[in-house]
Amino acid sequence: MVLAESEKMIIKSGFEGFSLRTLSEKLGIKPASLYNHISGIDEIYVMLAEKAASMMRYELSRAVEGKPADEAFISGAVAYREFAEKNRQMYLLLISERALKNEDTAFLGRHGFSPVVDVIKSYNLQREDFLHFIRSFRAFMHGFVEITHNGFMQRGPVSKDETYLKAVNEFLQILKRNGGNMNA
Amino acid sequence: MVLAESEKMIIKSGFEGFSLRTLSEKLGIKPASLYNHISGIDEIYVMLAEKAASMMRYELSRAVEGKPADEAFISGAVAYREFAEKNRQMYLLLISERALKNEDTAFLGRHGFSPVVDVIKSYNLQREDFLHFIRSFRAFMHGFVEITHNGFMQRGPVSKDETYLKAVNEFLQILKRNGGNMNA
DNA sequence: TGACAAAACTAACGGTGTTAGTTATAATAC
DNA sequence: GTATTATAACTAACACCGTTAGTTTTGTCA
Repeated sequence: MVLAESEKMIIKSGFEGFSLRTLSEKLGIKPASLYNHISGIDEIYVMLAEKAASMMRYELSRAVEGKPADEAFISGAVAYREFAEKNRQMYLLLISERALKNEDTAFLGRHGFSPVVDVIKSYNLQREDFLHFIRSFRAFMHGFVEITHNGFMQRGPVSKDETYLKAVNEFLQILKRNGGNMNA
Repeated sequence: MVLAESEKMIIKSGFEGFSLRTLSEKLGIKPASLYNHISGIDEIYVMLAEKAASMMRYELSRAVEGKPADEAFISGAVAYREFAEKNRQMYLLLISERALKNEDTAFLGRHGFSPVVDVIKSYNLQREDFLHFIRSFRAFMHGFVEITHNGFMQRGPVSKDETYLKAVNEFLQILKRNGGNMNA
């Protein structure tokens, strides 16, 4: 109940108005009573971050499954951004330092992201090229989400979506160029 | 004095231990006395963010000036990442929501980033291609800095620096491919 | 020296997470 | 059905946070 209500509040109003005070009020108990269910506010953040990773993993899987590689790659990239924007608060938990003070942030991120990784693996890059590619691509996607969220890319005759799709396609070209798929 | 001491504290120990309490202690005055010099803690963050933008702009200018375009592009990209890592706290001010609640974050970011923008302009892309490129490239660089900072890219036989240089070079190829420079 | 502005002070408010110690409630065992 | 025990609520307090109002000290300039 504590976790469900926390998620509800955070999704609805963000982290601004969320505190153990406001949470306990919503639950009809006193703040101190929360400590019968949780070890502290950080536990809430960590558990929600884990849920966020699962959600993202699910969305990316759905976007990718049953599609040929190129299509899956693009679809996965689009789904990543869509997840981040439609679930801004959950995505924040996944990347901000709120939940990740003592946790293995890389692990959570990797878990949620893995469906796209699998698609990229199917291109059979050399191990080193694969690492370079996955790092760069993930950096781009995350950076794009963050930068667009802060009012960047508002002006100008081209939309963010166009930019995103175009860039994803460039990454795809690099992937295909370096891949060993077509020689097999 | 207030601003200088704030910067010193934040650079030394991050935002964790920084507060009007600790700041006033360092200055040998009471917290309330700070309000004779500043309107609140947000003003400190905003002013430091402005300084961060100037610093970044200076570093990028220095990295770029007097170099041929290709070299300047790579040098600028490297300088961006170096600035972000060597001045983590200042970079955070520039992109986090700490200083940017009511400010035009895009403006500050653009100001610091503009030397690299100028280099990219010199390739004479079409206006739309230019927008696509600058957005994607900035997203990549920012994302890379953020992702590497959280323990990503630790494992594996290739270093982050290799990955970064390789990706920057790929962007450069795209830039040259789309550019009208060589036809002039 | 008197006037005035600048910068310090005290005291308080409402907010945050958290802890210790205590009481009520619910479930289990005899 | 009563005694035991774990669960989950409570009150009270602590240490921190930014901020405000009102007051006093400090310094400067005429």
